[in-house]
Amino acid sequence: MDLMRKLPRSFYDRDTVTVARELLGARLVHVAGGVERVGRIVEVEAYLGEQDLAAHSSKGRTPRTAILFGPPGFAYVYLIYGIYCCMNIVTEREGSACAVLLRALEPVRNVEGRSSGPGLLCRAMGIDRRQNGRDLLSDDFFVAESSERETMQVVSRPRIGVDYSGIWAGKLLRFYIAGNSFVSKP
DNA sequence: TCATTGATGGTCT
DNA sequence: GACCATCAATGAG
Repeated sequence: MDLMRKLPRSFYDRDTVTVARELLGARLVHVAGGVERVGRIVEVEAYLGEQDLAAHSSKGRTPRTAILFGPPGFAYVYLIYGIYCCMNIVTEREGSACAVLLRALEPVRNVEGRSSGPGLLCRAMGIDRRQNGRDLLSDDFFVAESSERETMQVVSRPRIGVDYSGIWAGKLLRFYIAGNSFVSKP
């Protein structure tokens, strides 16, 4: 059985791009209803705080975005288009309002349906707004180091769905594992 | 194969 | 009332 070594708070309390890249290959674990779901993270996006016009935190602190302004290692889960949820992990020191969006997983255990794309990922992992604000150092909700040391190539691309954000739309803040078939389509 | 659109609801102005 | 860090279905070519 895989060794599930939980990533510590200090992992998230670092530069957001570094955290984003190092999350690739790690495993998201969510235990709910007696079912342990595990997925390997293969695609992420970095959101760089209030200065980043593509980030929700660029509008300032609101009831919805409060969790982004809190300490690292917590989940920011929000409803999008009335149908789907998207999950982020807060990074850097409290108040920096940075986060990493999880965009795609490769199913490892008990992941049903598709998990390529942030909305589908949450659905497949049983994640919804009830997880907003939850600590990712919980026993039933955490990220574990990849069990084997793997050599992978990381591709950098512009983020998806943020065309409105001017110069920030073109920045290479989307990262995925080269050649992985579970990376989202567009 | 590509472009367009509908579903659906919370959040902010 | 407008806007969404989405996805699937539709229809034209």
